[in-house]
Amino acid sequence: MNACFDTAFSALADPTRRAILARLAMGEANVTDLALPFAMSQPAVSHHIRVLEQAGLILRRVDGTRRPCRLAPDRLPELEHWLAGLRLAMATNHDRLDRLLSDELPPQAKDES
Amino acid sequence: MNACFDTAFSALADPTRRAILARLAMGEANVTDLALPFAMSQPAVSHHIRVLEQAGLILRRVDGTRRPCRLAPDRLPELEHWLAGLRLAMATNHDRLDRLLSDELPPQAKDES
DNA sequence: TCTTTATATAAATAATTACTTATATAAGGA
DNA sequence: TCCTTATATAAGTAATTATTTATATAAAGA
Repeated sequence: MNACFDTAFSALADPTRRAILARLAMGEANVTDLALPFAMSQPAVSHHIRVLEQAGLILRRVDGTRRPCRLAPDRLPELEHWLAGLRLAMATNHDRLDRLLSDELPPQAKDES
Repeated sequence: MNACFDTAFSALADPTRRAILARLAMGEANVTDLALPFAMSQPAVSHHIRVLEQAGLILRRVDGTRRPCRLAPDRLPELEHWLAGLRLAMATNHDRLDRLLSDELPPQAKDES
């Protein structure tokens, strides 16, 4: 259930894989296209692509000998949502603390802490 | 420059560390508090905390022998922003492709591909 | 059919990571 | 001062990861 965050964040932790995702954000591309910008062997790129696929970040289809990749639509929003939840909870608590310590409250409210 | 995403996403890839962040979203906590829920040695938790700190996800202060931790305010929005950029580019390109292939366009527009 | 292109798989290796237990440091309280 | 609490550091180890080269598969085109 929660394990998809493990693989997704782990996949995002690698700069080569983030570059691959950035390329795919511009549109579909096959393995050879994706490998071109990198000083890295083809099997290494194929491996990165597999990691991204297993993380649910990309999808592939079959086109003859090609395996065109594209971004998967669902995973990125899930990750964003998780980060946003954390950020909002943090902001809420900071606000609460700020109000608690703030001069804008009457003195007896501050003494309740 | 881009390396902060490496360490931040890598830090987020571990479920123990995400649980620590979720706890810190509720407010400041010291190392012993954070270690309590986990069936894990104290040095292991200290290590996770250090990883989170080096990733810029948390901040610490000194309070006697305690080292209270809290969420760092800046890193989470940066990560969200990166993910959102990818998601928006993907959506833009999907829209473009959809329009290109759509019956809503006049036939000669489709033939231009 | 033969050759080329696109990609995957396998085997080997080096580097990194997540733990453990044991021990050190350093502040707090009796 | 002595004991306890809070945390860090060190050493050791098992598991995982990123990479390479070599080779396999399978479709495309001549």
